[in-house]
Amino acid sequence: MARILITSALPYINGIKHLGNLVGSQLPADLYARFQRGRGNEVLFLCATDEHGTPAELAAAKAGKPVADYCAELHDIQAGIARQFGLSFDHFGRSSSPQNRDLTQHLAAKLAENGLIEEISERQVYSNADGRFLPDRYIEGTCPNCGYDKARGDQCENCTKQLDPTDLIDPRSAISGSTDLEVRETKHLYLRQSLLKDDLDQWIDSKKDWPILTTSIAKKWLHDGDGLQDRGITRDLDWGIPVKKGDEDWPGMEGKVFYVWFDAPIEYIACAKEWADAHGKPDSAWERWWRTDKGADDVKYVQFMGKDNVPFHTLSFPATILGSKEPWKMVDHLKSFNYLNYDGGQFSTSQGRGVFQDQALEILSADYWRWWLLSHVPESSDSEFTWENFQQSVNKDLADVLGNFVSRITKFCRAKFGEAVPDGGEFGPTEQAVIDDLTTRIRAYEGHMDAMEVRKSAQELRAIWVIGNEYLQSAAPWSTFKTDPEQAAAQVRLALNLIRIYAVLSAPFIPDASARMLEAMQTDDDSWPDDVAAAVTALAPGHAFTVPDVLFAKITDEQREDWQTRFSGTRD
RNA sequence: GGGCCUGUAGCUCAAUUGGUUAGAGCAGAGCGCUCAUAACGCUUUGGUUGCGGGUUCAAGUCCUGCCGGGCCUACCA
Repeated sequence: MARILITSALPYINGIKHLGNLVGSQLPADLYARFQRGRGNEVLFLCATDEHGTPAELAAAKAGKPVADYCAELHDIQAGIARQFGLSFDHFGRSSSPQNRDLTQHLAAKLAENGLIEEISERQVYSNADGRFLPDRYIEGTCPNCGYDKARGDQCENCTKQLDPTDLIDPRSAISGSTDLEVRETKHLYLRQSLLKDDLDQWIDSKKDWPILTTSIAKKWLHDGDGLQDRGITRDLDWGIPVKKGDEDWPGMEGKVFYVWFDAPIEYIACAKEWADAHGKPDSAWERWWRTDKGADDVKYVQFMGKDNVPFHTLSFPATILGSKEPWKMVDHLKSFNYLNYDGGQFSTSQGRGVFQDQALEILSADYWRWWLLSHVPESSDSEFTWENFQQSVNKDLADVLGNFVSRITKFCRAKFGEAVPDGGEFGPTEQAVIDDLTTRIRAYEGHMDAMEVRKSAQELRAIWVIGNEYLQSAAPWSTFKTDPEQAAAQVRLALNLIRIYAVLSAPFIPDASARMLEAMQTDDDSWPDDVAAAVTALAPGHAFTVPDVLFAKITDEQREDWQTRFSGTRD
């Protein structure tokens, strides 16, 4: 039995996420986790909220709440939504956890011990009115290049010129609008990842099967200009993990916190400890997933994320791990995704554009979204959500091909034989052909799922559903029943068994419907169809079942138009 | 500006890494079936692979130049 560690990129805490956030990391990670569990492998699937940083502080301030309270509240909301989407995390942690604080401080101490931390004094913009240092992009002003009056301190969005905040004419705080700004001297810790450039380069080179999107971004950062740059890993903020060297104070760093991108990936590890602690397990329980000296040697570690996260996962975090010189597990496969667009533009949290996760669940249950999003996941390039496409795909695939199959065969059986798997007759060449066809496709499905080829997996699964309808059409039990009821019984028996098989195979995509199918068939047997010939006889003659309610109601034109209108504007 | 990705049927995507006649699903057309959520099955229309050059026995695939879409560019995360 293989052991697979799976992490999804951590959703940021500052609000409810839209569908784009879901499709780019959590949902495919869940698909993979469910599949691997279904195959009988041991899985630890972790995710958490990413809670530190300036945007969290600002969002809390806007909500009029202490930042810790705000984060706790939003964490619970996000956890609830994740549960409703069926995201099967073994633990959904928090980057603000004590476990992460301890580990982050510990790793910083190790990095310092190994000569990989440098203290650098720099000058940053301080806003007296806001009482805080301002990150570059929170300073607005007039672009010295093009005259655009809403240029940000890092870059002018109008002329794309990269800027330094001090370049701006009439700079002001993007938070309060205050012009009472000054440049102050402040000291920060830098991670000297440039010293690890060659190690990282070799490590990336050894990953031949990673998506080109992943490696090309990493390579760019490694080789662009002067190569990999050192990175500041501390900030002048109140909210975050206090800068300490392990348990000890870090002289000169009082009142500062670690940079959110330093502690967020460390939460992947700390989250495993949160999981163990929450279940009263000893440290060895999580260390066997993360410490190669404590049993994690044979673990396969897979990360899922959107493309914007790639540099931190291919460079910064590995630099932290390598630099600690401790035997932490490194990622084996890094699956990255492009973006999902909404009806001709981008989903945007800040602009409130698109469909948000809570709204999505208000109008339809998780399986509809899971199926569409996964079968259209932006794997090779950005993809686009449109209501027409959503309606068409969902109606055709889920309602017509799968749902109607379940409906037609259970109802036919009930009418002709009653609500139990009928006895009599034998499988012939037609049935053998179905078994062969299924075997070929199931093996292909497994291959695509193992390779995390999400779209291809969805296509293959759909083709597997189609086999059921093809079989009924060619076997035509409604005809054979008139002349040879025994033969019809065998045909129905096979078709009813397909429902159980479909439930098992489809569970990673549509877990709710899958559970309802098993429930209707009144079976707990969710064993994977390794041997298809055996699997089509799992439900034996006499086994009682019930006709389920419609698995997937169709989306009507009226609904689609209604939603189209409702979600055409923005949300505040 | 620099780097990377991308452009294939009306739509969403494939194409075993240079190898027969570029394939699926949806949408369209026709036929069949009547168990079923007016569902299902079969057949079928539809392509100058963004455009122009080049390399090769052979190019959707490699090179080059244009055109379009997108991402990243290190202090948002």
